[in-house]
Amino acid sequence: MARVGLTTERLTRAGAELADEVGFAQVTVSALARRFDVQVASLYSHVKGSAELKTGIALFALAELADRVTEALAGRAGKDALSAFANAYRDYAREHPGRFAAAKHPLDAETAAASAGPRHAQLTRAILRAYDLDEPDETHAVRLLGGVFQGFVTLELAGGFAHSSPDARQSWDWAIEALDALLRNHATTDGE
Amino acid sequence: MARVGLTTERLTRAGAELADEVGFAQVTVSALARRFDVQVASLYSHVKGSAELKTGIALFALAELADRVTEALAGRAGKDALSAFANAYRDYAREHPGRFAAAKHPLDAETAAASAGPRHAQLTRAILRAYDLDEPDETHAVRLLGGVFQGFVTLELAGGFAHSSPDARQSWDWAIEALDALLRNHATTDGE
DNA sequence: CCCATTTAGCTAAAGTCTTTAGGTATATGT
DNA sequence: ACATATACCTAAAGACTTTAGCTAAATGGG
Repeated sequence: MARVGLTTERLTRAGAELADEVGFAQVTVSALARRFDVQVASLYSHVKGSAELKTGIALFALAELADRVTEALAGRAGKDALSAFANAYRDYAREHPGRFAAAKHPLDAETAAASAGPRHAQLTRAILRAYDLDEPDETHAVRLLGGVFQGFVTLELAGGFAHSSPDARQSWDWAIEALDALLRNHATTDGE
Repeated sequence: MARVGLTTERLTRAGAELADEVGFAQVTVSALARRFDVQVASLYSHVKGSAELKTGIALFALAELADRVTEALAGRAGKDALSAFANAYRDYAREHPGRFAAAKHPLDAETAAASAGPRHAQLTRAILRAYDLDEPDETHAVRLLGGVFQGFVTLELAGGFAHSSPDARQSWDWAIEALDALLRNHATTDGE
């Protein structure tokens, strides 16, 4: 009966790895049990069920991504920071497609509020400080950037840009450049 | 044994409605059978299985969305067209969240090529013509717009902007305005 | 050190969904 | 009217989820 040492922590982590390998949608309590060479029902001592497992992975991915972005942002500002943020985001999605999918998993309001989601918004605001936008423009910009990063990378991963030139990387750099210009244009202008 | 008149067509359509009601992920052959008051196995004469049903719904949604956009675009150009496109897209997602989710369902390369996906790209290019961008800038812009629309609306539907002001609509209008300015700035400049 | 308690992981079982195989009754056309 | 095609059925096997109750391994106090 040799104990394997299951914990909620380890299961969530292994679930994230499994997601990267087979896709977030294919993450299943059964598959996870197989991975630990343990009976399915045994997992139910550590995880309430399939739904909780998935939101656990989502929270993990959200936090990990926020950490990555935080690290990438250290000591940078302005366009340099914007570019670092964007690339950290895209790189994470490409390295960990399953976790990235997990990060998009819908959370109920309460869980979302306690997640790293708000931290993502704060990180974006930190970048925008350099562009000196008035409210509510800064909020609009937070949402625009969130949308662009999320949407562009999702389309790229889905293969939407495959088989057509130029390659996605160039469009990504172009987009960052364009967003930087856009934000500079919208900086507070005293005259208006 | 009264025949109900199942067809692949009707099943896909009903699947799309079901998706809007319970979520695309919850669309299941069994649920669809219940909806028609028919034995589950009966559906297998019309649909190869769960996977095919879902890609069918995805193709349906993609085409329907392209139709909506086409209609919205009729007789418009420039910023007016950009705004009409964007709003048709967002309105569709809000009216039909399940179909919108379906439209994001990953398709294999061959299916994607035969889908309305390329039509979406063409529609975007039609709008961009007014902005007179050189290649490869136009392609970059197609991808940027695709990403923004997809990403922003996804975040909004997921509740990412809920419980915070200003409301999503205003950020959306602001984003369209900003993108219009961005594209005008990038128009071909003979001098460079 | 051993016994009591906790608990990690087990077996059993019921419910749902998917999918295949083969049967029956309803349309359709000659 | 009858033969053919087919729309929908029953039956059954396999996978995943979840609950209930059991057993044996760890842990700690006397």
